[in-house]
Amino acid sequence: MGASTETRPVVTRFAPSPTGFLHIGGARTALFNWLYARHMGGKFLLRIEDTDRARSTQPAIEAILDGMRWLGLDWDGDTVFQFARADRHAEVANELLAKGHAYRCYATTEELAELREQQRAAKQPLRYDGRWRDRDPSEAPAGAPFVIRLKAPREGEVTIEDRVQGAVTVRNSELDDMILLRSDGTPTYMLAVVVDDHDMGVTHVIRGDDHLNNAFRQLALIRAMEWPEPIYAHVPLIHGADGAKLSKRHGALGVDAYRDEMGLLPEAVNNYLLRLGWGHGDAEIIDRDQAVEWFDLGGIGRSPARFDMKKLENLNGHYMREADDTRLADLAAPGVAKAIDRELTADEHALLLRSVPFLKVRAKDINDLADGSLFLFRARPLDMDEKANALLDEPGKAVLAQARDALAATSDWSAPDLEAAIRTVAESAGIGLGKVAQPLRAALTGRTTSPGIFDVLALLGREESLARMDDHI
RNA sequence: GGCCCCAUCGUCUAGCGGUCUAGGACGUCGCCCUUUCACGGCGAAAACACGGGUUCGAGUCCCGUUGGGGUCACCA
Repeated sequence: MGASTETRPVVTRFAPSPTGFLHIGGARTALFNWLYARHMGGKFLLRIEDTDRARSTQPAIEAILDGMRWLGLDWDGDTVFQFARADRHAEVANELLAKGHAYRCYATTEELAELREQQRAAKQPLRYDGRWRDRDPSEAPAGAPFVIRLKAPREGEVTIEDRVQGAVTVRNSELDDMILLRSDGTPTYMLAVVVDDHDMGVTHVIRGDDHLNNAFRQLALIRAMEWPEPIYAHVPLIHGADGAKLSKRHGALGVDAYRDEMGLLPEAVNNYLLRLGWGHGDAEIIDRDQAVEWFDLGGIGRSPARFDMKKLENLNGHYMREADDTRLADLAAPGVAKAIDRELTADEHALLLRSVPFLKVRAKDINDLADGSLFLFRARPLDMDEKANALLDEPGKAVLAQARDALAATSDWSAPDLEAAIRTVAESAGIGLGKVAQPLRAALTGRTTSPGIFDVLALLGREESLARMDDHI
């Protein structure tokens, strides 16, 4: 079993159920599967577990695929839709029935609820008692609905050599006979995953450790079918900053929110997710190629990790600085357009692009970048924020006037010339450069923080710069 | 509650019996650089949950306690 699986080409899969967006935990599971497949030169498959017809939606499917593409987690082959394979699932259930590894159970939902209630009251473990396990089919109520249950072993124990959790053993007496086929003939998740993983040739099942308990039941099914056993790797779940299970409050948002609302870069999200629960020595900044080269299951930690937005932001800032200017300008443009309530002209877009080198070093995300560029596109007279206004008091205006004249006299409106002119103003007035630069910055941008003042001047151009200064003199 | 898993700075982690007076990163706090904000540089505070073992020697192995987490559906 283990040996033969070990030597087969690696096939991993990501199998989300389309009942909502691709959340951050799912994204990490997908990333680990992708990374392991690429590292091993194997295949990474995608299967949509849409057997729950009531909760599965098309928008959710779109959101998941969209999120995967954004993160660059390309999958091999066609996307498999589980619901379309219902007939095959039923076929396996019936095969199990024929072989005596499964049986029909006629217990009603109410009957089962009552059983659970009794067990709860008696402080007994909650599980199906196997009341139809050994009954003769002739005792079945004619025409009554039934489910098909797996006839799981009741004696002994099962040990899974999990690549993350290590050896985990559970007694078979702890497990009950799970339902394979519902009374309406549709397959349950337990049956569907096992059949699909087998048919798709999945060799490594890497998933959240909320599935660890399921692995034992699934193994019973695999053994009943005498199929090769996959290698399991159950990854600890991601927790919120407060240590509780990640919920909507913490950041279990769709990855689209990380992109659209937080303005993060996919390479930063990938790097962060990789380091969350996985490490390679002291390495922190790990790009895609490096990750593929280094990734291993053994490096995954066994304890749940807390989600830390601050670290993600820091990482994003790093990737912002490294990112291509054209790409950043394109990403920031929509946000700028929204803020100024109109589309950017071609010239303005070019201006935005020219400003990116100065803006990106001080932006931790795309929102910061867009926000920082706004002064370039706002109409005169500029709205001034409080601190900027305070800089333009009488003394400030006097300095601004001197600066204006010195600037107006420059022959070449370039950063070096502009700097020389302003430094001369400061020196002749016997004041520090900051005393000149700050009022100037206020007049030019309406704020107290911005890229270097000479770069701002150069970006704005002679006419616009002088006009903005004149607005305050 | 039964079963399963986990436990190093606030957070993510390095550590796979001796090189640990426990390393890195984020965050925090100083200082430097400096026209602002960032970036960058330097430095500081900050952890092996507790108790027993095993061993010449334990953060590293074993047991227990405590504390977290997961799971117990005709959901996935």
